Amino acid sequence: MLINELSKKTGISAHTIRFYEKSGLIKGSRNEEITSNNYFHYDEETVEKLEFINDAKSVGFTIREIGQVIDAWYNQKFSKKEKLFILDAKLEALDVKIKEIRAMKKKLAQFKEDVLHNRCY
Amino acid sequence: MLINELSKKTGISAHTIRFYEKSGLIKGSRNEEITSNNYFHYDEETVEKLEFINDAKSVGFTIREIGQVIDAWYNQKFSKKEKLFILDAKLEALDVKIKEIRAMKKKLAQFKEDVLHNRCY
DNA sequence: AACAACAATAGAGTATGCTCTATGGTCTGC
DNA sequence: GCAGACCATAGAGCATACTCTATTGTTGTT
Repeated sequence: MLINELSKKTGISAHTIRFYEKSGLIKGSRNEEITSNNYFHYDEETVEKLEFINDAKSVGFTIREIGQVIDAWYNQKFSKKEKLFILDAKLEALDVKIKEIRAMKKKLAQFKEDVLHNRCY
Repeated sequence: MLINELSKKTGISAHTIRFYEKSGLIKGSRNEEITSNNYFHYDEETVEKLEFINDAKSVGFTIREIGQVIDAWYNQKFSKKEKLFILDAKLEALDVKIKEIRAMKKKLAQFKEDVLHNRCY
């Protein structure tokens, strides 16, 4: 599919898709048979990747980190050991983040209590 | 205390503290008795606020959001009802975030399985 | 008085992650 | 064959959150 279809399928603008492509997160391919244009073609895997990018952004991963994780899965760039290392690091980071969020929830709940009992400044 | 002491106590640079002040997150006070300078003075509450700011940044809150929460607690700007509304909204956002992180953990664990069993592309 | 250390303000610069504009070429249907 | 939709690239612009520089003034020590 071409970029417009990919955009519609994922809800991500063509601009942003091109930005991700330039950032190395995804990769369109050119059709060798067609010489009249240099349009990029994308497959279903790219759709998956873009969905993953959206989810990964939501949990606070940077573009660079997302690129790493994508490479750890879709790419031959890393050895098995390296791949596992990357994924474990991300899993650990997420555990830390959950703990931080829990602590923040406690703090906000305390704030709420204080507001309810007029203990604010 | 003056900005340098505040900086040392919190580990946040004076530059960044001034940035937070300009952003409305904290507020130093000028000593009326001293007319020779216009140095800002900070109290322990500001130390607490800065620590909160750091924690809140970690869980992904923006400066604007952090300002809201601080106002919801330390300020007369909002009514009790408004304060509770703000705090509840943030608590809900954190619950959503935890769910997103759990989903991402699952996905990464699946990636790991795939790597372990050589099911990568 | 000299001089380092610290203060304030204004504003420039940086990194990240988009978002948009400009330009020019291509494709499709009437 | 031509309008209108679509594609590519380069690069400008924007929002967020700092981070640093420049300048000028103050404080404290010797």
